Amino acid sequence: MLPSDAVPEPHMHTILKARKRVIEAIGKNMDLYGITQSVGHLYGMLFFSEKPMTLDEMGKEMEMSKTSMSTGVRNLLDLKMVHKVWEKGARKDLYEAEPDWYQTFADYFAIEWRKAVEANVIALNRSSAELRRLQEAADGEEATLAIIQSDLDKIDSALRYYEWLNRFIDTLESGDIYKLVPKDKP
Amino acid sequence: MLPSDAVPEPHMHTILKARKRVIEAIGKNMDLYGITQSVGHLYGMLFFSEKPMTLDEMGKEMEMSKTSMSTGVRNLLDLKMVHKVWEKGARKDLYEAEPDWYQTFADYFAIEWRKAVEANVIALNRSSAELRRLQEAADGEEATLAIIQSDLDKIDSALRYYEWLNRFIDTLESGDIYKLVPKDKP
DNA sequence: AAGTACGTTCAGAAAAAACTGTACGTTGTA
DNA sequence: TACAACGTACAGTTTTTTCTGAACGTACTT
Repeated sequence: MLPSDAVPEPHMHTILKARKRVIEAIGKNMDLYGITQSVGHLYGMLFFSEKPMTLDEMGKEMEMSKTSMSTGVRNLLDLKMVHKVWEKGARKDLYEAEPDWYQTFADYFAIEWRKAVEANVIALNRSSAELRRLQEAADGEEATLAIIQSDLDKIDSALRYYEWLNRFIDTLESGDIYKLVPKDKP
Repeated sequence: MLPSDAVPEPHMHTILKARKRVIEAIGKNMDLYGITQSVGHLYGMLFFSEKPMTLDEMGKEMEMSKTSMSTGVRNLLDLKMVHKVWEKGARKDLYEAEPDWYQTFADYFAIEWRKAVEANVIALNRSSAELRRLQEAADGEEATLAIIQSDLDKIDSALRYYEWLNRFIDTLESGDIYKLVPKDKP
């Protein structure tokens, strides 16, 4: 909180209640980003904090151990949902929430979805190669060739989809997505 | 498998190995859709199955209980990743994987992300209203008003983002997304 | 109408994940 | 150089989630 000493207690109470509602909603739905409710809650706290926070401050406010804050913040850092803030001569590390949610959304795809696509494409390509090799070896065996062809079709279709997904993520990263879906309501 | 009797054992072995690699890759990354590795594995199995499968068949192939298959299939049904197939006079329920991954992707957002947006918007609007009410009550209190304004700005910015996200999901549902990112590589 | 096969509910067991406190290495300070 | 404060690794505990088998209700078959 800012100069909260100057804010009458009942007013501060209302403000905190308003924040709490939003923070809890965020925490509850942050599993879409693959993070725990606690960590989502932590993000929400940082989002409303006026100043960057230290691990100790977070632990106090969340009523949780500093260890948990440390790992929680690392999760959020990995997703670029929080940033480390450099403050001259500060002993403790300071963190703040990324306020741009469009950016957070794009980063999530660039980080997590891209990773999954990579892994799946590798597997698909390997299996595709194996099946094409088997295709040669099974020359003339109708039943075998039919199954191979069916599997290859599925693999090809999956590869085309991932190729599309990669291009889609590109538009998130480049910002081209806003050409189709403008930030400002049309 | 199709008429797998007609396929020589070593060939079938290669085919199953090729499938297994892909199925495991899928299972491993399906947590992006908020489902377990097991359930992802189940989806992968259905994806490669030539014919729709029953719960018993799934349980046998996954070496897991029918109960788990039942709940797993329900998860996949909820996400529309699997469909129930109606076969005339069939005693058991039959399920098949949705083969169109573009559709699966769009459905996931239409179902899960839309739900999260709804919930968060409700919370944001409630808190916004409360804070605007407090704004009136705190007339003249500089420190209080400063905090309220800061929170309201954050809330407004979040609401604008969710409004955008809803429009984005619309383009997935309508297929307009393919105007920006064509399915066929340009 | 009785019997059988099916999918699901439910309670408990097993497995996985989150959380904590202690201990350690590092860095800045006296 | 010794000291103090910080962040994190690690092992153990608690909590949550997943998985299973038995029991139940339903619907088809005979």
